[in-house]
Amino acid sequence: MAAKNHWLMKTEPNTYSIDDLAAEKNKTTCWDGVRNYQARNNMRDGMKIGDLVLIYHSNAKPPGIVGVATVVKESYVDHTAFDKNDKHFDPKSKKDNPRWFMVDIKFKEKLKRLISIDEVKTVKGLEDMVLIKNSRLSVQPVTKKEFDIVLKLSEKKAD
DNA sequence: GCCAACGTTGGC
DNA sequence: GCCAACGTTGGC
Repeated sequence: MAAKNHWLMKTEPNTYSIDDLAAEKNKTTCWDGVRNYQARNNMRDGMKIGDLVLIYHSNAKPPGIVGVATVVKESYVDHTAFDKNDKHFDPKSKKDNPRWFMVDIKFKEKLKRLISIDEVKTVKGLEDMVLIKNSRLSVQPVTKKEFDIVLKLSEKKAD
């Protein structure tokens, strides 16, 4: 079996938090509403079942990494793009040529403590995270090394 | 609520 | 295919 890939997905806890994910039936949700090509490509072309996903809370106090999920369904058409009444409706996505895709992810665990973006910036080995380099990308790759550092950090007390 | 950074759109 | 205008993201 191929090695797992690692990712980071952002969400605004005001809209959808890690606790909302944990409260879902089967602790699973479809990650709809992504309307950015690079983020879409990561989901559509990169994400495989079993991949591990860091969940990041943006526009939070403080913003930071809060938990881990796993990919349980590989990419399929994001039907919310076809729904005129949906917040994420996109008239340019056609049913015979869909533009947007999503995956399903399942809650795995909450970190013992939040790893704030401030901390990410200061920790050695995390300075190249896409989170810091391209702060606007909502679905982004994370290296195994970075992933492991984050998990390890969450086991330790903050300074 | 501000605004910098960045992605997208559309006129040319 | 350039690039100015515009919209969105997201930290602060």
